[in-house]
Amino acid sequence: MSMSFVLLKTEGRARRGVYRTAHGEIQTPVFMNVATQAAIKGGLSSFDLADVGCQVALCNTYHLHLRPGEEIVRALGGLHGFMRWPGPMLTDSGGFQVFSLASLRRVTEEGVWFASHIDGRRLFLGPEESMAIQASLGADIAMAFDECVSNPAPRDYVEASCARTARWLTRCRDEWRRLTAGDGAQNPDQALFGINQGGTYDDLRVAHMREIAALALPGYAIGGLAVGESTEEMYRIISLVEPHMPADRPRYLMGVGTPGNLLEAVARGMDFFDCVLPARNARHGHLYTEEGCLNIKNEKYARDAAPVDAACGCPLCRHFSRAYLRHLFKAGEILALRLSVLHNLFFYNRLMAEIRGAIDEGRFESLRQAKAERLDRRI
RNA sequence: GUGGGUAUAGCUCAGGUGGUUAGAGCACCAGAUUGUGGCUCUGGGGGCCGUCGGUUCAAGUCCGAUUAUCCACC
Repeated sequence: MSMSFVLLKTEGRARRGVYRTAHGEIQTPVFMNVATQAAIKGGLSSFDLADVGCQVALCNTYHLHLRPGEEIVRALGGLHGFMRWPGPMLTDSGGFQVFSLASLRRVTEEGVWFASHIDGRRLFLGPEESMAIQASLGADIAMAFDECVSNPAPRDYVEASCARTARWLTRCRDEWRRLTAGDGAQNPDQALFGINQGGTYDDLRVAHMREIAALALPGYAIGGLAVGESTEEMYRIISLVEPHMPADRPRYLMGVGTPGNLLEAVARGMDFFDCVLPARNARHGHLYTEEGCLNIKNEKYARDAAPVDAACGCPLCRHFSRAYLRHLFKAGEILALRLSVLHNLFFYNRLMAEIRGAIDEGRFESLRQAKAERLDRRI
């Protein structure tokens, strides 16, 4: 297996590492840029991803299975060839859609029946199906098929769901081995990451983490967070689970979060992140700056000649004023979305680079203290 | 010039037979958004109901005049 994770340095629980894939090295901690349908929403292509400092692109199994279908993606060279992104990639398994499309699915022991959100067609996604689709998509990292449980949820439900997700993980592992082993293997270099669940129940979280750690997978994720619980509760669960995650494997906190969340989660031993927030916020006119998050649509920016963030080197901030960007939003121009998404992703990727530099130099804690609260402020 | 229609929020319009603080959509202003069903969702400000007069306990609503505007015909 060409996959490997090397821990370079630690500061407290914060970790600086490098994860090697067949498509290049990932310097961690890392933010993965979300391209659910093999495109960044807001009109960005893979070429733009390079410009915003992206290391890893993330796509979605459920969405690409429905459209265009994994066989088409495979015939065109897998996701790397299809969307022309040469760097490392990860696919999410469809487990999050068990949560986000809750009204359109039914969970069984075998897997999940969905009604397609596009045309209502029934489709089945279980551990084997998800792994097979992800093998065809050909990302460097495949995620286990799990059930992302909503919050709050009764303990009985979470306990049963958690046990089922653990059984599904064994099936994912078996199918992954089959798909990556032998001469005819479709994608011998694809890694599988397991996902911890357990809602907000401490004992379930820890027991589940210990159980799945025994499978010795290439990486592990914490899932089911940032789905309704408080920020404090999220931090508490990360700190609770982290000591039970293998130290020599990457830890991926799924779906998180704000810039402040990233700093706090790195401080709690997390290495990989992804989140739709920077892209979604950008599309809604919320732009991150060193002073906090601003809403460019606010009237106070109508005559503001300054860039969104004077300290930023992104294409938006290098060339355009706040007044111009506000105008583009008010006028409904597509360019507003594109420039804003470029900015926010640039901001996130640069923040991660700053975090890596700080850990390298043993000053991460002071960076966290200086920025965690400030970056999440609304200005 | 004659006949007819229309005047209600910034815009386009709803407001049976008169009856509490006149509504909607868009626009405007502001919040929300965490492994992306969504340029989405939630909230807010804003109107001497063209003007003047009359009828009535009570008029956006009925009557008259007037002004503006549109249409048709001379």
